[in-house]
Amino acid sequence: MTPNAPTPPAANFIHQIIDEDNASGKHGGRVQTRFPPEPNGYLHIGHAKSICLNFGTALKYGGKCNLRFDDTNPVKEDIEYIESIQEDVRWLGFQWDGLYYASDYFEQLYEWAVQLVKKGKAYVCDLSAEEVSKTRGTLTKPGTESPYRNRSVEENLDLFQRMKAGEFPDGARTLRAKIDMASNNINLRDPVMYRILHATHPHVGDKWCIYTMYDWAHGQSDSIEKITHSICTLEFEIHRPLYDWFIQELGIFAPRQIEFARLNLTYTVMSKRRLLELVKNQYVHGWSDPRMPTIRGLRRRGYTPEAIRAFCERIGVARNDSTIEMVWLEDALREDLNKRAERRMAVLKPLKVVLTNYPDGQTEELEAINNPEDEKAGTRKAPFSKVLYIERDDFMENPPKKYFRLGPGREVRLRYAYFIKCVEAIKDASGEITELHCTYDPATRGGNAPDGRKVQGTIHWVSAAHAISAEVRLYDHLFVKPDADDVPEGQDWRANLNPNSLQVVTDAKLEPSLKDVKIGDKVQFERLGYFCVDEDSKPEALVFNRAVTLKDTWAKEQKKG
RNA sequence: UGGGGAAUGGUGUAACGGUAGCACAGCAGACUCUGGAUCUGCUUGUCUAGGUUCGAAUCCUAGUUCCCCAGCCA
Repeated sequence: MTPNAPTPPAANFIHQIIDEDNASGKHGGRVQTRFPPEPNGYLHIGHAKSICLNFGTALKYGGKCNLRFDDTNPVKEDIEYIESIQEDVRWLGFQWDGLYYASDYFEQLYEWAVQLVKKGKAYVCDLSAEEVSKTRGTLTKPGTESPYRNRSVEENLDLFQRMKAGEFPDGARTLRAKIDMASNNINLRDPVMYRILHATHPHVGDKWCIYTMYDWAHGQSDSIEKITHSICTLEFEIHRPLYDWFIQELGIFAPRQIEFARLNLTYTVMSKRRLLELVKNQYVHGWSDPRMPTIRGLRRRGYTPEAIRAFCERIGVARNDSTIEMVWLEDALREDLNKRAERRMAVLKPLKVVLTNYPDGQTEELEAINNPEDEKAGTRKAPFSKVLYIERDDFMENPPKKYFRLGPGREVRLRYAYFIKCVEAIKDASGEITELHCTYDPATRGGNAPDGRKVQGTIHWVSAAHAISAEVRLYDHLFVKPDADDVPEGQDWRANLNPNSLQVVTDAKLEPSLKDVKIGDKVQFERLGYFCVDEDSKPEALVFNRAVTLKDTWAKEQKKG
């Protein structure tokens, strides 16, 4: 299954800015973006929005997009994430132009820092973390200047060089930009540029013991890569003055930072912290649990890159905080799989049906269409015999008004097979229905009555003698409320975790044509939904994940009461 | 109560002083061998109050609500 080429995104306010820049000749029509993840976690659907935006923008303007790891904090980062991120970006269908690491620029960053020190725009500060915090002031009160703020250039140069040389322990000193302790923007109150961290870095090893802060790395990395439009999320807006300040003091290529609203989705959480907590506390089974909004979770669930891209396209890009309804994501998947997934019949909650007038021991092969949306998908044969399974939900002893399925004395169509009429429901001692006795009409073979009589319902079925068993995992929302934070006083978001987000059907009955499916295959179980073969699946023990249900107007009808 | 942002139907998103459009959801119907898909129609909106203007979602004034910032995180 090769992904189709990604399509460029629809116009948005960022593209308007680019159009204006191109019109004014600002970068000579050149467009360069980047996707800059920190390798400290797995990518999620929120990152997908950023990926589609950055890569899509480059695609739209014939520009370039780099993948750059913002790896400035070795204590949180790991090679595992560096690898998984590349995998996920590629899986989404994008190929970066340059693959870079902020840590590749550490030498250049150091030289530039020295340059700022020489200009009197940066100084080594001996204050502890607590002291820095205390002297920063508050939102309404200015901070106070560090007693080390006015050291001589020579002393600063010496100290900074010794910081780099590893002469001081973690936290002993920092290099700070000398800007304005009274600024209304707290980011400008002499922000820390370097801290001492004797830690092994996943990409550059033990070469460094001073590490750059985000603000001192990001803009300069953008500049080095000649990024024309540096797209990030809204919370960095307040950092923009600092971003611009560093660039200006250095007199280097000036990218433009543009912020957009990050993605929020109902019935899930998106922060790395919370996702990590779900994994650590085993609310889910790892980062690729199909209930997770991670790229790997979605992939395992059965999502396709095309569906995710279509979703990102549809939600748009703007500066308003927003929360997209989960059905948008689900709908994007349905739309994609409806065109592509072959149909099969599977019974999740089997109810035995005996066709009393069907010859014992007879089997026939009935032709079924693989995909009504795609003629090229062809047909297959499904075996039919005297004993079948149908879905328990497709029989009701006392059917309500709008129920079109089987009931005592009712006739329905077995998909691609025959009309059957229910004669009797057999019960056990406790009154539970154990099987149905039905008759079939031989004249309706294939599913149509020669006398033109119509039937209200068509249900799916599987021949008992030919069925194969499988485990099917049914997923529901991770949270019970659209907003995970919508909890009573004194409780937190975890109170909204859905205890029924996973239900396992251990003995579903599938039509035998499904026996050779491979991990990752996607199929529609007719009338039930789209399913994906899980990585736990083995040829002798198949496992399917329900990616998404089909729209179900009967379920909706029932809810109305 | 410092600074920076944002407010358009249920949810998103357009409009750039000139008919508030589109998508998803919802409702009603058509069609249907998936109560799927497809098709048709419909309901629902400019945060509030003033002002400028022939004309305001758009410009001005004042308010309201929400988000972000006080890591040696990104």
